[in-house]
Amino acid sequence: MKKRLCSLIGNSIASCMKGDVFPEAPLPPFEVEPPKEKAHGDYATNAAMVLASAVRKNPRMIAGAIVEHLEDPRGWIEKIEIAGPGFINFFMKPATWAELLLDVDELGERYGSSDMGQGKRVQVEFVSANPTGPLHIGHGRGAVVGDVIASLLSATGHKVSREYYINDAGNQMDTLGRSAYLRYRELLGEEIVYPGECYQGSYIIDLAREIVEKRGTEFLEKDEKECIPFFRDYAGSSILEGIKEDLRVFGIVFDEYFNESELYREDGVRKILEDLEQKGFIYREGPTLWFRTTGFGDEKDRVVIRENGEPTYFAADIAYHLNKYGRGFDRVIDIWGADHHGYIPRMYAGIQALGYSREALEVVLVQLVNLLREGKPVAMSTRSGEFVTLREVVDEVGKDGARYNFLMRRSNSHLDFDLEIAKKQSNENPVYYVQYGHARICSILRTAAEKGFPLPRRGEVNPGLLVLPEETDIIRTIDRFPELVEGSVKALEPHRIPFYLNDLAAQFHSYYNKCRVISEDRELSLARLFLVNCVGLTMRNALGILGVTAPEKM
RNA sequence: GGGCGAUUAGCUCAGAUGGAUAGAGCGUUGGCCUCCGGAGCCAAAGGCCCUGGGUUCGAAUCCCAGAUCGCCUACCA
Repeated sequence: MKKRLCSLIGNSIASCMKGDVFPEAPLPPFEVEPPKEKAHGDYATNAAMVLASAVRKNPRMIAGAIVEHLEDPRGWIEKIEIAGPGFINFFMKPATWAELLLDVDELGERYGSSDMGQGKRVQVEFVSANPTGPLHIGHGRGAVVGDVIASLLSATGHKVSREYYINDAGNQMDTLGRSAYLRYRELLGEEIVYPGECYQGSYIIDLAREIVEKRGTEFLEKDEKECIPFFRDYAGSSILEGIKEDLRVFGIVFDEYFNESELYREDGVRKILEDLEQKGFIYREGPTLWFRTTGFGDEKDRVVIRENGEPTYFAADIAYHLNKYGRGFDRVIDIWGADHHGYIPRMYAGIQALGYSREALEVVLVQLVNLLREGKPVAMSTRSGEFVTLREVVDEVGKDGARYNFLMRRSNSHLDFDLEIAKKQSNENPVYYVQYGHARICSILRTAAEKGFPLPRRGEVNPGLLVLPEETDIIRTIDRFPELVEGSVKALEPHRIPFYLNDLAAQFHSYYNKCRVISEDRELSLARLFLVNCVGLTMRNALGILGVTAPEKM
């Protein structure tokens, strides 16, 4: 609808300029938005006001001219008013709104999708937790945000790859191996002083027990150094498999798992550093190599090769991002925990030194999660290994509840996740409100079919009968869904979708309580069934983007 | 000390590129099916949008300063 109006207004302004009503001027961007106040019509534009300074005329006079020259060949508009400092308010005919449903119905599950991205290739990297322990609740939020951003991108015509980066090269993997090794010996009766820097979680003991069962005591006779690689690889791959399984249960499947160790093949990292050194971005200080990130606005330079000769994670990250661009992505999006925000400037510096623009990397920060139970914080400490795993949460509250709750806040703000509320099957839990609406719609359609009202098709329905204000309101909400998806993608803000769903569900529930869909009036019943089906369809599409199910019964 | 983010109803939070009288959920209070699903609906109460300046036709939104809170500030991973 908005697009239709924009073109009418644009044409009118053009004919005003040609007709010398006001001088030719470059058309500044103007808004056509639904005003908050209903008395101001379905849409309002500030076109006259933004034109005022350009053509040096009074905004109200310009508005008058625009209205006078506006042509409406299809008769969409009921009336137009000029208000306030120069707003033009448009009142559409109810039937104009209702006709939009025909398009919605025809698009079906494609409604809300677009080709905005024009097939651009986008990589979204998220989670990327080290395989040294199971995913915990904090990873869950980043996982869903990344997954839904990826879904939004693919709904808008991007070609998306979901990638998980595995830090499998650092010495924390050796620590993992050593942890399992020590627990192994402990299980076999040795007195062990378990070091604080080793992983504390009980899952290490479980892994050690598995190894005891499979391999017996064979490692007791060998030297620790000989044993570590086995324990490291066994624990690492076993934990990674667990992570993949937890993600799958959570509804997340990656296209690509990228191993950090690949970057080191054929001395890849070192070659990149040499190249950067030649270009003057890197300098030496004894055995240490420093990256001059301050040249790109970072607050201090960063080490890439440590005094002991080992590269830092930053060095690997530079190589990794170069690798990403080398794979031909048009856009690269990283989802990071907010505790990494200090890395942003140096990462920007890194890619700029590599010759890419700052815009080539988009970083979405996801704030940490406060896990609560009945309003009280759940104690968590990674050090002691006492954390609540993602799997536990998903098992307790369900995939839908967990995903929806993670998505209800802007990524950038802290999130309280209350286990008891997320588990409640009541109005306190927002996901049920929406799902219930969808189930209710399905129920109406079932009942209607039983009573001899099959879902009408295009051509069998007269949308002109949908003239109640409540009906037009719902159609308005349905109509803005595609813009909402686009806006959500542009801003990389998935939380807008749950808010939208809540609005849509509220309008539907209210309508349901006020008006009967199925009545004696066959024509009207068919029209309303058609409307209600469009609501359900929009809900399904929106929930689909969120990876939350749209149940037909609850 | 420096950097980043936050600050909007009792609580948790929305308010995209500045727009007309500030929004939702929860909680509180009071109502609503002989009926297509009451996991729902309706109504009421509840606000110095942290403070002070500035920018302009117009500011919760943009700029500057300050206050409070959180996070970051490793040759850790």
